[in-house]
Amino acid sequence: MSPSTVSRVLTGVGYVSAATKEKVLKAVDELGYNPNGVARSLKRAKTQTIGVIVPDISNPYFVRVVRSIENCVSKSDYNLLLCSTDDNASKEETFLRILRERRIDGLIFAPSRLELGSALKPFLDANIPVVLVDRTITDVEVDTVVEEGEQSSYRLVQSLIEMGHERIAIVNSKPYISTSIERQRGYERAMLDAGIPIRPQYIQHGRFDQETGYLCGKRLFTLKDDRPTAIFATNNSILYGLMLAARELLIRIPEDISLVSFGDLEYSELIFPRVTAILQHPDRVGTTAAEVLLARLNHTHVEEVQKTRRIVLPTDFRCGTSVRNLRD
Amino acid sequence: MSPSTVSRVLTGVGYVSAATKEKVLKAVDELGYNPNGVARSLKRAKTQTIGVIVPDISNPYFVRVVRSIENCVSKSDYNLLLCSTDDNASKEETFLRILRERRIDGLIFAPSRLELGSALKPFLDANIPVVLVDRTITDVEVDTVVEEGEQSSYRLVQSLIEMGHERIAIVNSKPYISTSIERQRGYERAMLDAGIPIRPQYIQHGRFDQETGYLCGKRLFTLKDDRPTAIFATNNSILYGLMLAARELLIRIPEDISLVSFGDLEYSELIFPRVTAILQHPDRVGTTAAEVLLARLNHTHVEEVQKTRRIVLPTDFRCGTSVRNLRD
DNA sequence: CTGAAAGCGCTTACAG
DNA sequence: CTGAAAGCGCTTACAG
Repeated sequence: MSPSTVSRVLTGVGYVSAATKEKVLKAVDELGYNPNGVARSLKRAKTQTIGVIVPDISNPYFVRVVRSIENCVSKSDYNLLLCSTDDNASKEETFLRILRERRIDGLIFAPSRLELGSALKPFLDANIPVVLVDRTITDVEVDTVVEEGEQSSYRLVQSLIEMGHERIAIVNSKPYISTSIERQRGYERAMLDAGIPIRPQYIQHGRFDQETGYLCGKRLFTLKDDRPTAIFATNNSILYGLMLAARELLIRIPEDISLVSFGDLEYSELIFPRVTAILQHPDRVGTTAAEVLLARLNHTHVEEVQKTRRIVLPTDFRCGTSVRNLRD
Repeated sequence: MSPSTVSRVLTGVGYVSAATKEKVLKAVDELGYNPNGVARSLKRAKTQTIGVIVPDISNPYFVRVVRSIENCVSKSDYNLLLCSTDDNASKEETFLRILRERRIDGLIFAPSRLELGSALKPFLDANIPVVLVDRTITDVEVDTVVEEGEQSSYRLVQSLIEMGHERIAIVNSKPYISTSIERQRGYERAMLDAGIPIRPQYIQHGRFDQETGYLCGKRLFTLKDDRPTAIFATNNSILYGLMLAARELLIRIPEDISLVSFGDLEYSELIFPRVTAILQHPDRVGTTAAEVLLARLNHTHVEEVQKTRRIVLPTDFRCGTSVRNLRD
């Protein structure tokens, strides 16, 4: 029996008589033959692999993004090669290089900075579809699925202002991450529109992690003269850190200080107080990104090259009990 | 310039003159050459890939297991191919087959049932190291890293009994998952040792998920005659579901019913009441499993074949405020 | 319907 | 120190 025949049986492509087919399958079963997918990938120039690069797979937000990507692409026989960058540019570059070498068929990527330079070039040159999630970049045109950030933040801060807050602090990540920038902009614009001056000491920058929330929280909570009456946490991890700091310093929310956040905590139903927050939809982000990518993957043959898509998903506003009404 | 020379420069193996080396590197840079890892994998019969199969990547426990595996193996240049089975046996088999075809170098796997039959055979026949995490199997000898289950559960239930509880229910997963079995055994032995009869209606089986906790919670909370005074949640998701059900039915913990659990909720510092629980150490589980796997991967050449390792990591007991003392 | 042949892009002894 | 050749295990036109 020739390799060609076996291949035809196993791939189901080409003519094979029922008799040989059966013989082949029997032999496969008896010998415990298992086809070599690496050789197949080399020949077909397709690996059935999608690379996923996120800042941190242990952040519940990205967990859900990744999970919905997996659900989506596994139906089309793709597997996920997963990488966490910790928002570290050099790790990020390494992963991009490795994934390119591994000849992934597509990439879903939450970039750590607004300008990637040539980091994505190998993929674009090789015509490998890339979809950015959660965060965008400015120097390359590429499909993107993000959640609305500036207007949502504006609304969130506005809700504080409406309750009479003026001393509003913000704890944010780096000024070169798109989500960080947009949320900052929403904050600043809301303050500006209300004619409230922004005090430099109220603007805290760190990382999108719990430690930043904790440390900045301690700093803000213990300001001598002009302690803020409210704090805007720009993501779930920062919010968590802030709440830990508040708990430790016996600062009550909202009695002593008000809190709002972009993105919600896991298990928020069990956490008191319910934080007034912008609700994100990581499942939708992941699913949409996967769909955009699959569409590209299925249309590479056809010369129907689609335009770059930039999808901005809407968020929701949830009014909680973490904001004190200063106008009472 | 021959491919052999280029290869020698890029892999750093073999003799190359400094001059040609430089020329090669320059050309690589200018042409944007990116080596094909698939071809390399085929030739070397090594893919630098570790397959990870868990029931659910969105469960915080497995999130942390996976993250620590990634941290560990990425230092040795391995990438992770990630799969969620939803504890579905057929998905599990498919993933095992796919990962075998993809020629992963090693597998870290939380099996969905105690007896896998021949599902792992292709890996063992091909001498590909497999490490089980969190859960064990009975029909194949293979490296395993789990957390102590029976004695921990015994202690947990005992702590209820010491507070005067006798009507103790358990909400558990399937009787063919090793963790489920062990936790059940701990429960039953604690009851037996205390001479407390086990009532069938107090033993609820579902899945290790939030829905099971929620539905069984509702069922137990609304029992007419003999509502339990305490419930043992056998994992974090079940605990979460139980707490949601309690919240919905306005059942106070511990005033109306006591709660203990195997494994803790994320953000438990912010959740009231603090649940008396067995604390697990997913980071340790992931790291240990990765180390065991890496040890195997590094010793395949040497004929120093190690014995199968079965590592049982200790848990911790945390006394919370979710148990009412009936002896007061 | 089946098989021989070429080739995917590397690596690795081997010869020079 | 460098290059020619073989081969990893498939798939895919092509010939028969």
